Amino acid sequence: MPDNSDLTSAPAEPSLQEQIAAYQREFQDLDPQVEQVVSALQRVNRRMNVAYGRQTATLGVSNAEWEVLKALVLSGEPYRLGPGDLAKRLGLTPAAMTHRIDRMAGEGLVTRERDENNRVRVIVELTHEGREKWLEAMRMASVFEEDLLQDLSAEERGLLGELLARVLRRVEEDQPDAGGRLTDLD
Amino acid sequence: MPDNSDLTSAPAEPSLQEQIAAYQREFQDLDPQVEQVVSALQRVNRRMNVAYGRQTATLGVSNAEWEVLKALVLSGEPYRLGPGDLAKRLGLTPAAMTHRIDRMAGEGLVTRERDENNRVRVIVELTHEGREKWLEAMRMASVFEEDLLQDLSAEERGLLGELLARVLRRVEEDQPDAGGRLTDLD
DNA sequence: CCTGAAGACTTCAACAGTAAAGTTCGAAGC
DNA sequence: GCTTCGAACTTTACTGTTGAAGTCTTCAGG
Repeated sequence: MPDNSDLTSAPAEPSLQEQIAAYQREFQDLDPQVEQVVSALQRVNRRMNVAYGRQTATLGVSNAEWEVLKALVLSGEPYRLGPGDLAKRLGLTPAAMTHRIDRMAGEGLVTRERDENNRVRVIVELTHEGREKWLEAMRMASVFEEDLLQDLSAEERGLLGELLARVLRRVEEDQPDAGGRLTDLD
Repeated sequence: MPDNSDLTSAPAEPSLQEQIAAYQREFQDLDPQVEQVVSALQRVNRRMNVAYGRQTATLGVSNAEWEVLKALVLSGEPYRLGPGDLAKRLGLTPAAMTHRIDRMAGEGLVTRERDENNRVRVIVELTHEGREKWLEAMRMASVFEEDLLQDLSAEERGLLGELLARVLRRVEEDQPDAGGRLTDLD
C-alpha cells in the first residue's frame, strides 16, 4: 500500500507570495520589497517569452529567428547588418550567428552576400518575405502586450514604464558592456 | 581606397529611447507606453541574467546549476524534489534534468537516490555543500539586487513591485499552465 | 612589393537542450 | 496472480550554442 503522503504530494508551482515567503525563510538578510520586484520581473519576462514562442511558432518562425528579424528591422532601411553586429545585439557568439543565418537564408528570410567594398565583411539583408514575417509577428505580439497591461490604467502604465526605465539606466551605466552570453534562466 | 562611410559605421546597441522610436517608425499601430514597459522589462531582465551569470561563475557554479539549487532550497526542508518536479519548475524537459542532475551529483551539489517507497520515483536532495553554494550566491545576488534599485525610494520600490505583481497575476491567469520551453531571448 | 598584424567570418569538436522511443515499476481489472 | 495501462525517469538521435582554431582580406611598415 503506497502511502507517500508528504514526500510526493506538493508539486505545483509556488505563487509569487509563496516564493517570497520561502526566500525570507531561507535567507533572512533579504529585503522583501526588493525581492518582490526581482521575482515578479523574472516571472513576467518568462511568461512573455513563452507566449512569444507560441505565437511565432504558428508563423513557422522560431523565436531565435524572430530575434534576428527584429534586429534587422529595427536597424532601419536598408535593413542590413553584419553577422558580427547581429551577434552582439542578440548576445550570442559569431559562430552561432553564422549557423542561424545559414538557416534563415535557406528559408528565404534574409540574404547573405559579401560586401564588395570590403571583402572581409558580410552583409545580411532582410528580404521582403522576412519583413512580412516580422510584421505578422508584431501584430500578434502587440495584441498580447496590450492584453498583458490591461489591468493597468494609462497613468499606471506610464509610471511602470518610467520606473523600469530608471532601473535600466542604473544597470546599463553600472556595467556598460552589453556583451555577455545568456543561456536560459527564468 | 576603402570608403564604407555609412554601411559599416553604426554598430552600437541602441538606447531604450532609440529602440522605441525605431518601433514607432517600423510599426505604426503600437502604443509607445506599452512598448516602453515591454522593452525596458526585457532589457532589465537580460542585464540581470548576465550579472547573475558572472557572479555564479566566480563560485564555480553555472547559472543552470544555480537554478536547480534555488528550486531545491525554496522547496524547504528536507530540500528534496523529484527530477520531474524540478523540470517543471525550471521550465525544461525531464531529459534535460536527468543530465543536469548527473553533473551536479558528480560535483557533490546534490545526491540522487531511488525512493524506497516507490521505486519508480527518484529523489534529488540538496547536499550541505549545495546549500552553502546557494547561500554564497544569494549573498552576492542580494547585493546586486539592492544596487539595481538604488535610484528608487522605498515608496517607489513598493509601487514597482505592486504594479509588476498585478501584471504577473494577469498573465498567469490568462495562461495558467506554467509549462513551455524557453531557449533564450532578450 | 612583401611581410606581419589585426579584423571578420567560418569551421570544428564538445556540450546542453529537445522530442520521441524505451525501460521499469506500480495500480487496476479480469 | 497475470495482464494491461499508466507514471516517472532514462536513453537515443538530432538540433543549436559555445570556445578555440583556421581562413581570408585589409592595412601598415620596411
